[in-house]
Amino acid sequence: MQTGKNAPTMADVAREAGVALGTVSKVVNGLSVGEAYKEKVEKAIERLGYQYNSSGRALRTDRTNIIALIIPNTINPYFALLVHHINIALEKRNYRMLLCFTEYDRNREVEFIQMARQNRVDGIIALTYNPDLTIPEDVPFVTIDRFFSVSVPCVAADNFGGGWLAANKLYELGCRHLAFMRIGSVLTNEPSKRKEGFVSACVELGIPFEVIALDDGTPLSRFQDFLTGHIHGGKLDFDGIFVGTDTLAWQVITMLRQMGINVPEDVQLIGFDGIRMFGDLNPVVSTIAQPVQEIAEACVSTVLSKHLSNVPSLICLPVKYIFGGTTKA
Amino acid sequence: MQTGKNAPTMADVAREAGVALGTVSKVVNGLSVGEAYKEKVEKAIERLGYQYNSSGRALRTDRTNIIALIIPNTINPYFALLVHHINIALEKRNYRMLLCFTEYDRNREVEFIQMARQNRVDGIIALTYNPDLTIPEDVPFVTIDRFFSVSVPCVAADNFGGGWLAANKLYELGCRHLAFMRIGSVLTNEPSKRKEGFVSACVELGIPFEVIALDDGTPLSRFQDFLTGHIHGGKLDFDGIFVGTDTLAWQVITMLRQMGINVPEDVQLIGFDGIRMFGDLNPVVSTIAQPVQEIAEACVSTVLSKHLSNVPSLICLPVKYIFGGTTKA
DNA sequence: TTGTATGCGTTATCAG
DNA sequence: CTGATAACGCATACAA
Repeated sequence: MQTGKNAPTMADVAREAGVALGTVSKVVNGLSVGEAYKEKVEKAIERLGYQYNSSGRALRTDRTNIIALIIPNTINPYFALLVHHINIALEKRNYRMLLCFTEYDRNREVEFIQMARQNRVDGIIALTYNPDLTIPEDVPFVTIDRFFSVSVPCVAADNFGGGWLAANKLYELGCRHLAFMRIGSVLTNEPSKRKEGFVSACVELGIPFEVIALDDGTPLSRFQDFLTGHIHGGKLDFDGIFVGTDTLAWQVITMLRQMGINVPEDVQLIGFDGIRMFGDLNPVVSTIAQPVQEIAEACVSTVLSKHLSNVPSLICLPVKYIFGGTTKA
Repeated sequence: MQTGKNAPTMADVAREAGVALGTVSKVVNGLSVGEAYKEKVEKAIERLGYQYNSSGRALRTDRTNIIALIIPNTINPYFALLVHHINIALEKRNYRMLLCFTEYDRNREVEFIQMARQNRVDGIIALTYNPDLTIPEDVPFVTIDRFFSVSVPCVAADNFGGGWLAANKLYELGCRHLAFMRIGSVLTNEPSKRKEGFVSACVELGIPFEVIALDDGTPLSRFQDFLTGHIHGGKLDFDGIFVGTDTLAWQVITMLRQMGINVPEDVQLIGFDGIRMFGDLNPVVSTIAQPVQEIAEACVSTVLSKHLSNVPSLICLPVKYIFGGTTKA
């Protein structure tokens, strides 16, 4: 029962069982073998505690059954959820996950792609921000939330629809003057469309709205300034806010509380993502929830699909509104 | 620039550079080679876009530079944080992480260990609950929060000290009648000592205390019953609660609110773990924080240490109290 | 059906 | 210091 330095090999098993090496291989891989042989081999495997060596197998077959997932981190609850569901989808198909955290670092994004190729992973799923990222063409590659080209499938929630839904929901709940707040990468990606959907809906509805979109790294106090700048006569100008992410929504709520403005009485608020407290308790805020499980499934089934060529280049999945206490019921 | 089906090999590079295969290997591995040769090889590598094949290397060297991390999930923010820091510690040492989520499933725990061995990982770090888990002896193995035997190093926070600190802190903040609440696996592991530390401190301090410890799977309503059962004259019997985890602490607070009991005015509350909102914002509750980064470092440096034999069998790291709004300042 | 032999890409040994 | 060659563990084409 050794695996470390000198683990038993198929040759050892063959010797122990008194059969040929090829026969052992067949048994291990479930190919048809005479019943008596099969039994002998299985006994020998059991006795020696044989485990196949995946390096040897990979070298021979050019397949590793490993998919690399490149993502900023697992600290952000939305990413944590995504990692979770992608892992489930992979496990179901007997694939392993090689996890790479970029921490939003452009160099790491590049290095991890290189590393994944060195490890001959069978595919890469990536959520990245590097504007100059080059997608290798020789390994199945699927992106999340960011469209590169028609030859690189991108999976994303319906961000435009989500922004539109948020505005309409707020309107439906009685709001007549809205605001959109977000902070994020300067990069134009799928989540950028949240704002477009929101604006489009406001125009459609014919209601006034404000927009503040800060670049990553801007101090949050700018939001504070924005809010205080929109107080007249002790009252906030708007009665509904759509915030780019649940995380930011939470921070905005904290600001509002400190300013003595009540949520949802004075102003209703909708976030985006669908984060839950501790991953599985109640929603943190009222929100437009991403279909994380479907996104994960789409990523995995796409990256593993044999013929990447006839796969859609943009897979856009529906979002839905979820009540989380920051809107009127 | 191919990696997929027929990526360039060292042989290709050698041919392209007009040198021998062995020379290429030396250049790739940074061994000393004549300057002219080195240059020729590097040029050829550049031209062909050569990436070494880690399966070939692993087969030859018996090292993969991969560590398997076995953990329930990444949804729980504490686990997410742990995964995060372990990954950082591994990356610093040029190791990759093969992440295995068990979802608290005993069979998965066993299967993942087997899988890790098939992949010939250089070590395993595991946070498990299976009472019958067999630790393989041929691969460096480090456990978190659970002691198996002196030959299997275990890394954990000072759980006993944490329980003791919680009780003392509550006392210091004016509490004179405490309670301890927890829910968790029936398994006796390091976190079990939180209660022991707490009880020991209460006895030392000479103050009355209650304890409710539920097995995993028990409905949370039992806590509700416990709390209502301890209300007399509209007032809770105790003025300080120590809860086994921050997650549960949050749920207890929700119950208390619904019962019209104010935190921290009527009852102060301390959790355990040190979870922050969205991973990096404010603490969720006042808490005994685990030194996650130190735990991660200890796991990695231990699992990678050449001579596992002379490593301590239990590495116990200090915790600290952090204010999070559920105690008096 | 079972057995044998070859090569996957790499590193390490050893002779030049 | 360089170059040829064997071996790592496995799957498979081919021969028996």
